[in-house]
Amino acid sequence: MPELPEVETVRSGLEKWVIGWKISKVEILHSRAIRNNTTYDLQKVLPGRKITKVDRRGKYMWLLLDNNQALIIHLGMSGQVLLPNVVDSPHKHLRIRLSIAEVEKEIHFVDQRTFGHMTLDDLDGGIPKSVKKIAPDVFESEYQQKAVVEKIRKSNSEVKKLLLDQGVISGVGNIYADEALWRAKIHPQRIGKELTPAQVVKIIDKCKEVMGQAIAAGGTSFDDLYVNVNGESGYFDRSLAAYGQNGLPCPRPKCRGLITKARFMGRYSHFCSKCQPKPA
DNA sequence: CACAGCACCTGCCCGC
DNA sequence: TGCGGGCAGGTGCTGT
Repeated sequence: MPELPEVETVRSGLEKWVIGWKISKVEILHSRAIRNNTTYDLQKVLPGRKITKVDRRGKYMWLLLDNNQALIIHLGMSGQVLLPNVVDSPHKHLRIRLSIAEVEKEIHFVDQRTFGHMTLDDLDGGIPKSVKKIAPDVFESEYQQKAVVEKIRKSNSEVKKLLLDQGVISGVGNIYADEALWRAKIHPQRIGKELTPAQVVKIIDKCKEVMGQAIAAGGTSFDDLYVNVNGESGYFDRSLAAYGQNGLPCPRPKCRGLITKARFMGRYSHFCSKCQPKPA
């Protein structure tokens, strides 16, 4: 569920609190909450480690530790990182608890559907090894626009599939792909190699634009499955033009088209029937 | 290789 | 009121 803007909202919220915190204890309350490590691994390594930085690429974020390893956090569809009042009773779907005895705080990983996880990983050039397989996101200095445009323009795949491919450009999910394509007036099923360079650049610029605006709004919350580290919702849902707007008129002035919801690639897309013309 | 389909989960909402 | 089906912001595996 959370895409780059929601993950960034969590990352920046964490950063304000946890830098310098020393983990004293880790409890794994659900076996699916960790991947590629064991409870033993985490309990052996984490106690005594200080958090030195909170970093992110696309939808992956990680706590950088003072032993030069990273504790990766992926929110999946329903993951949350909360910094609760320790006296309150914990959330029903609490999966991992990190205790910080020195400041009497806890970092809670909460996840209803258990598609999210944490993983302890080694770094390679400042990025966790398992995160290196995804492409940089549009906000990173490592991001190479030219390479992304080339990849899309060489592909026989539908442009929306390419936007969702974290190996092409990371951080974009179903909401912001639909929003960017609406802003660029490109139908999601247009084929990558049939787009002009200017069209591809426009789509990517719109991805960056819409995600930047969503970060400023604290992300998109349809319900309490996405909240920041203080448990508060974001309000970008008010600014959505296409996603979830099926049946409503296209918000573009004088367009008079209807926002349509259609299923392909195993999921739904939302687009304007008029200003995002279907490929031939 | 690309790609479709489905699996992984829980909970909510809708129609009957 | 209850049950079954469909749906949800993501990822990754399988078989063709």
